[in-house]
Amino acid sequence: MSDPSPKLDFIREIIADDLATGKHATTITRFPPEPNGYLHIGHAKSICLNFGVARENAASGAKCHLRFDDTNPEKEETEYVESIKADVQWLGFDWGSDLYFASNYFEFFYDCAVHLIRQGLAYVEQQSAEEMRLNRGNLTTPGTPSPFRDRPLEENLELFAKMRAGDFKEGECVLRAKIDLASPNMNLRDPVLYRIMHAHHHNTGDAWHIYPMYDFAHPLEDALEHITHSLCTLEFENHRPLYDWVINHCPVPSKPRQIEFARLNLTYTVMSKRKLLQLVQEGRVGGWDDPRLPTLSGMRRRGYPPEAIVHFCKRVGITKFNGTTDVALLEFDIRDHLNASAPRRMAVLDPVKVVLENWSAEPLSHVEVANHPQDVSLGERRIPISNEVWIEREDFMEEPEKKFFRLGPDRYVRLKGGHIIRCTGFEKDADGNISLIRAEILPGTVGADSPEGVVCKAAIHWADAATAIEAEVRIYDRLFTVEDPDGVEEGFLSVINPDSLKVLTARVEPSLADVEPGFSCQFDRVGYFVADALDHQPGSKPVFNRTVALKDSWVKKGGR
RNA sequence: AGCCUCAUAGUGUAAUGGUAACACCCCGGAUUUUGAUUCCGUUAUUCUAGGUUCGAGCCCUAGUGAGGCUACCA
Repeated sequence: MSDPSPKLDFIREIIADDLATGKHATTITRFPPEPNGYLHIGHAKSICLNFGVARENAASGAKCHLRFDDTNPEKEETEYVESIKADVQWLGFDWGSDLYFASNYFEFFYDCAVHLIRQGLAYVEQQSAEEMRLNRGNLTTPGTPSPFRDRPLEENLELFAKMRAGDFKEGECVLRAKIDLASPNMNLRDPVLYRIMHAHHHNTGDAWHIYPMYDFAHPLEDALEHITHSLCTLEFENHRPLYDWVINHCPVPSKPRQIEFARLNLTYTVMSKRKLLQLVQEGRVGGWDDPRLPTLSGMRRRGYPPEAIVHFCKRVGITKFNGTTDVALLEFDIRDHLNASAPRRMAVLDPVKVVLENWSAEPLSHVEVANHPQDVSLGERRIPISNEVWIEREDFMEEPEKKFFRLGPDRYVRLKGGHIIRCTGFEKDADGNISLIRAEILPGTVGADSPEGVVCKAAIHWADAATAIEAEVRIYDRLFTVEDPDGVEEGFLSVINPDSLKVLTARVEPSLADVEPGFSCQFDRVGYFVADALDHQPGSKPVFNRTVALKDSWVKKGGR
């Protein structure tokens, strides 16, 4: 596995600079999700950046905080908090003792707001949301001042205290910063700092009736935690002036710097939390951990190795360019990791029976097969075999094409790990489908090259008919049929691929009967599979999810 | 329309102002008891126009294109 370029991205360069010049003795970053949904592959990029920077600068005492940005009680739940913690750990990162909740800073935020009021930099607004919108102006025309903008200081203090006490109904008033109604940056046109919400908060319960807005709370959270570099995505670029304004006008213990980078976009992948939530709520998928979802829990269940995801994030890099990465890049890293680590097993997904008519010529009770074609340290295993085996239907052609190397009438093929066999005949059912294949073994060909005059160019996988067990195998395809379902604003549900999940009953070798959930392996020429942790019922059929298909250009070329 | 940001093969990223490169994808070939892996090879790149400079992907100006901003979401 090749390591990504050792070259520093622009953010790491800034951090290295700040360390070199002594601006900071160390660096403290933070990963600040709002607990309003499950984490997805896009978050992985941010996690790898923030925790990665901390890990790389560990020598200077760098660290990365996990902070839940829970300032909006209407959308946040404890279930999400727990899933987020699990996902960060799954990726291999550790926040140590630095686990924080923005909601624990509510009192401090309140004090800062009072401070701003006393400085004449904030006022209680009593226009409606609609009026505020109208008076904010638009992209080209400045806003007009609120009639409450120059409310006396004492009155602001009194009103704000009442807001906190719960004396107002939701929407009745808000606290606004007094900045610049003519600013070309809309975020600076007296942004709202606090709104009234009589909602139950997952952490603070019913203690508060006012909740701070992101733009007010986030810089304060960072400053309070002595974050040196606050890394966020590009859409917050226009918020940086406001971020700095808050830092510069509130009594904070440190001055963090916000730096923006491009979020991850993947082809055929929905990253919008709103849309993922919709898919879950409408039952279009099995849940947040549905293996077709790009959530980290979905990928875990699908068998994506966390190391491969981390490697992918490094390879994609950090820039300010807003592009769309081909999922093929991700899938390559998954295959790359699995190819090296996954043991091989045999499974037949679409079975047709082969009767070995001269089995008595050299009968075997089992064969020895390597668990990995390159890595001998993974050892071998014994697989039972007898005179009847299942092979893949596509491994036989009644009238073989020019580039078809497998079985056909009077042709030779090797049963992987076993004999070379020759097809001596076949039977069809009423529908004209092959129902049985007859063949003979070539004695002396186990573990040996093909004899003179025998053309055997392929080895196929098989399952012993006498001992094979049945397993449920789930083949996942892309959930969406267009490259950018996120771009399909209103009709994104219409591009769901109805064939995104196929469930098959496969015949697999007995060693797969009792594997641990999470066990991943490669089924020869079919792809990588993982034993499902959720649907794995002891004593019943094992369930395997296909992680990713093998790279099979020959199939695309019409090779079968 | 105003402001902010960005622009390098099909995709994602590199390149102290000094020969434009790496990975993925695609295609071709060799090896292979997985049509996988591995190995070798092919195609293809600096948005446009000016300027500074001995020399510009990099610096400057303009244009074009893309993304973001007019939430009591984050």
